[in-house]
Amino acid sequence: MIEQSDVRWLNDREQLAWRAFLNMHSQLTARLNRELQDGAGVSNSDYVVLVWLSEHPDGPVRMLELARGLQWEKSRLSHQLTRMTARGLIERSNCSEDRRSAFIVLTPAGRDILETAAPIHVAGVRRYLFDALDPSQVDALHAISQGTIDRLAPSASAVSTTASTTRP
Amino acid sequence: MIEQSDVRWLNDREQLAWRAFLNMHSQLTARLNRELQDGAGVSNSDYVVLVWLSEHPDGPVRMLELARGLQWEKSRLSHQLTRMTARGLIERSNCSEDRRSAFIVLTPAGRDILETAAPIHVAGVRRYLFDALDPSQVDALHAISQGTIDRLAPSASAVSTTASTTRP
DNA sequence: ACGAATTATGTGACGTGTCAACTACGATAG
DNA sequence: CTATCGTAGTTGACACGTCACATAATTCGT
Repeated sequence: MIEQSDVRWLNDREQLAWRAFLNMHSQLTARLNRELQDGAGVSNSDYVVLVWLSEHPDGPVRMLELARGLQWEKSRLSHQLTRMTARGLIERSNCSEDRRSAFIVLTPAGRDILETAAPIHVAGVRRYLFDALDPSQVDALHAISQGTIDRLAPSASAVSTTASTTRP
Repeated sequence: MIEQSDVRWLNDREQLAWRAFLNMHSQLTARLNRELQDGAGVSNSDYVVLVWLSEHPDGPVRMLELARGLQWEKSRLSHQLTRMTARGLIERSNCSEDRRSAFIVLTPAGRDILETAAPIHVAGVRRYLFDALDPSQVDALHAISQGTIDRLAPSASAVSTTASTTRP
């Protein structure tokens, strides 16, 4: 249907890899999300925020720190925190130094839920992904991913948008 | 923070690969989506549907075919098609054989937009991903992805949730 | 043929993500 | 000191996805 002559279309191998990659990601995250929701009552987004907060227990955390750490837009984070507050996972408190800012703190309930969720999450990541990969594939996945990240954001290096799966 | 003793946490390499993978996917799809939106006025979801329809020009397409082909839930597809109809990209018409069903057809406007969008899409996929990968990495990505898909859905084999990047 | 399952699709509510505009505070120049 | 500019965060509108349920047509057993 499409006939532009100067377009470098993907070859068959690239095409297969691309479609498999997209399929894999959507199916994997859907499954992990469902297991987290069924087993711990939280979404993936909730979980990521809970993990980040639990990894920074020293002093109160400000929104901008969180937004930068997760590489989320501030309005996305604001909406997410509003929902999490409504669910009792976190609380917002006023920041004394800068009255524009807000501190985010984990509630005990949030911490409990995180401790339920983390093993579920890592078990899924293992079962569906890493248990099937040999070490060279793990490194290949890392190299491909990191290279692409660098191409997309040549300047800054990302820290961690994602969920913790190591023991603290 | 989390101390369950029987959980097999990810080791450092796995952790790096996992976080990079998630970061890479979110940044890559966000960029492709924005380029598609800016350059052709359609979202990624719109684009995927347009591609699928253009690849099946023989006779009218029924919703279930589309849903199965894209591996989308029916209600997701229904909502998407409602939005695309409102934007004039597709039309629904009644199916004579089975009056419950609906035929989906591409409008001329939809076809035009697809022909604008496709080169933009493939250019992004090339620039950000495949131009940086050597053939062995392409195959590695395919193997890792397909293996994971098979683990997630051991019975059925996925066809194509995703967008066309080969010349028809 | 009749009523019960099954199938194809639609709808409404809600959670999630993006964009643009807004409020409120802080910092800085004059 | 005040005008202005930038910063921290919120809000509202809308697109997207999922879930559960609704509606309507076909199929199937008897």
